Amino acid sequence: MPNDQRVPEPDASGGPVRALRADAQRNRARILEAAEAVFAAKGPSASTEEIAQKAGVGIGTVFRHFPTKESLLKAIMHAVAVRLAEETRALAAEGDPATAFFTFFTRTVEQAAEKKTVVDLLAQAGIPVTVAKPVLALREAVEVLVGTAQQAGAVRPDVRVPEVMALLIGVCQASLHTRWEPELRARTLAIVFSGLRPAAAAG
Amino acid sequence: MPNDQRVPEPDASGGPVRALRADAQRNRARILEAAEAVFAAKGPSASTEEIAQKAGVGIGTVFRHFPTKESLLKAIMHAVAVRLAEETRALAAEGDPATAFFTFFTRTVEQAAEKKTVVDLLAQAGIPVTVAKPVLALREAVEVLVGTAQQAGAVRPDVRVPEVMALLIGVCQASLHTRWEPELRARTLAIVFSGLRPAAAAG
DNA sequence: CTACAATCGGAGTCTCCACTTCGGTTACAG
DNA sequence: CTGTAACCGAAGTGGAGACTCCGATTGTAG
Repeated sequence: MPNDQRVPEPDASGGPVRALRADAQRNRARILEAAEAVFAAKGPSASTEEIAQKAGVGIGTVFRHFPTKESLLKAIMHAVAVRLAEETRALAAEGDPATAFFTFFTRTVEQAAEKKTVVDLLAQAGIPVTVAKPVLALREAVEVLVGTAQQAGAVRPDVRVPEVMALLIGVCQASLHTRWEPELRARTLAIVFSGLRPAAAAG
Repeated sequence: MPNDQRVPEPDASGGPVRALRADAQRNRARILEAAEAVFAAKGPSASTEEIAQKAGVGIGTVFRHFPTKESLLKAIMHAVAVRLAEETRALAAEGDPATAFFTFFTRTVEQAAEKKTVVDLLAQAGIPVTVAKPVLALREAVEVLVGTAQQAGAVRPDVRVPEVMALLIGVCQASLHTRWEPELRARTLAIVFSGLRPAAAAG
């Protein structure tokens, strides 16, 4: 049992029920950091022991903070989703909407090429059933990005968000599986972008 | 030891060293059939026991015929690659080269949507290091298909085979991960195809 | 400083799965 | 029909990994 039950509503409002001891906070942060790196490199199948070792703690400590490997993974995915959603919103807010969209697409693929967590996250975002808040936020940010790019005439008006997500997931996964050289990535993206742009600007 | 060592060159020339007993042949065929189905449905991580059960034999029998799970998987992948390569060649031989290419692309994605083995195979085919004969044959068939489609003016001349493979793998993997409705698949393919076609025909 | 409760850590448990072993069974030659 | 080599199959082995337990340790309130 990670937290005792002396206080009601274990973690509803946002913070820990009772401030963690200083060393516990430190360890929790180390674990999260290590897990993010390991999951990014090896995917969800990475062993908990490897994470514990990289964090410099015992395996028992990991399971004290996160009762399940899956709960740890979920925490990481949550963080990644929040960061991606923020980046996306920032991109939508600044400058030319036309380039914002294509920059987003390119950047995401670049990130995915080295972080399996990003790919897995996008795969979740592609499934309409998902309810997790940060994933939804990411989807909404993408919707805005696509919408404004369409209004600016940079993306065909008949393209819908699901197709964009599908293409994004596809290119990300392909770039992860086959270790792409940067040039192949650029050439492939060029083809996809050409398909997304209105016919007049497709050449 | 699957075969005794009385005869030289265990399996160099192509057939079994000594004809298998009738029941052994029957079981071998059942195992291959079951493995193809199970691997297609659950991917390479499916357990050997499940395959044995589906084939109606004991697990020992599976390991007699295929000393390793990986060797069984390799046999299946080999078969899938041969079939795909044949289909591709047949498509290249018949009719209009323009539609042949796009038909190939569409069909492959449709297959991949329900068979994980196809996706894994394509991922292998996308890595230039691969040396396995049937995979190479598949790649060559695709090269022919792309080349003739380009000569017919149906595909941009500056597109290269690696990009096509990358796109194919990407769309296949995306369609496997997110369970696509047929319409989403069609719309996504339309975007990719539009990017592959010359600008004049892109609209 | 001291007491004690929170925390640590790693040995131990449990489950799953690839692979092996070997006594029982069966196809097939003679 | 009969002997036997080939074959079958299920219990057994070993290892990996998720998760637990509990004595040792340590932060911190008073």
